[in-house]
Amino acid sequence: MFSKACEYGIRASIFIAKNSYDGKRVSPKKISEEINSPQAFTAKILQVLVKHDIIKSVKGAYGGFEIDKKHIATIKLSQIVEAIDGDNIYKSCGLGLKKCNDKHPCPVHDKFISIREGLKTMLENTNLEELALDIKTGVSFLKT
Amino acid sequence: MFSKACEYGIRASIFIAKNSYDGKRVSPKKISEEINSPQAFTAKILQVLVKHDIIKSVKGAYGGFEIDKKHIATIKLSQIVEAIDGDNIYKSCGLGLKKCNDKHPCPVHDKFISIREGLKTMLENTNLEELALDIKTGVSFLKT
DNA sequence: TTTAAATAGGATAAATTTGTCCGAAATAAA
DNA sequence: TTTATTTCGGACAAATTTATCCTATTTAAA
Ligand code: FES
Ligand code: FES
Repeated sequence: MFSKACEYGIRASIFIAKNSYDGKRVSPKKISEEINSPQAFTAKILQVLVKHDIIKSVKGAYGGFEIDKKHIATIKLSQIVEAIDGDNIYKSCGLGLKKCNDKHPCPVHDKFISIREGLKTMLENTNLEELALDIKTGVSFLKT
Repeated sequence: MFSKACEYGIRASIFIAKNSYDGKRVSPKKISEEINSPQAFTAKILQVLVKHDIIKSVKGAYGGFEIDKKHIATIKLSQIVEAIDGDNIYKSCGLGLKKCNDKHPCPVHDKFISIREGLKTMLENTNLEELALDIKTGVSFLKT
């Protein structure tokens, strides 16, 4: 469904959000340990999220990654997915035709569109706050 | 969503089904032309579908690929996807955790499950006959 | 039986995604 | 100002997916 990069990016964002509530910055090392992902690769993905203003990085000693507390509830899953995987998942044809087009549909167009819209709606209506909160309360998990 | 291999496999199956209604066998060359896919790669995928008894191949002169007419309406999209991409799309965690598990859910588990089940249901309730018919009547298309 | 036409299958190559390594740049504290 | 710590960024490497090529095998017709 999503690329590995995107999976790591979402899990990392949730972990950063959780720690930001506690006023803690986190390093790529800590992040990759806690979400069980390859460290250097995860660091690359964090840079993408920084470029897209989804997370904030602070360089130098005592630095790390964080998210403005006030910002957390406004970040939607769809923003993270789009930053990393682009908008293919929202726009591309389920059977790989060059364009997904009402006027020139593939055989599964109608049925696929409804699944795709469901996914889109879900991602657009899910924000980092609720996800981070579930981690905090032990309702859900970021690894194994 | 699906791999390229799977996209080609579905499009090829639909094209074979359409021709089988007309009593025509088709070659990998013809198939790849009509669905706009790389020929040799498509041929490989056809072999997988043959191994899974989804399509039938006839070797030698006047051979080609076909599907028993009576069989066409019974072949579900889910079978093709599972033959080529496996059951990952039905079973794996949206955030890449090793196992998707009610007792140890990732933060998007509940929301993701409902999307995934929707997709599964769609694939299980779509058969080759309806798709091939839409191609025959010009309602939908297999390329560009 | 020979021949032509077709799928089967292995080896290999190209492209993309995933992942690693290391030095440069930035920053806070000593 | 120096030093220790940290992110940034480029080059590189490994793994996977996508794609090609060539030969073997099968089969029907001549
Ligand atoms: S054309 Fe294939 S999903 Fe729209
Ligand atoms: S555990 Fe992630 S989708 Fe079920």
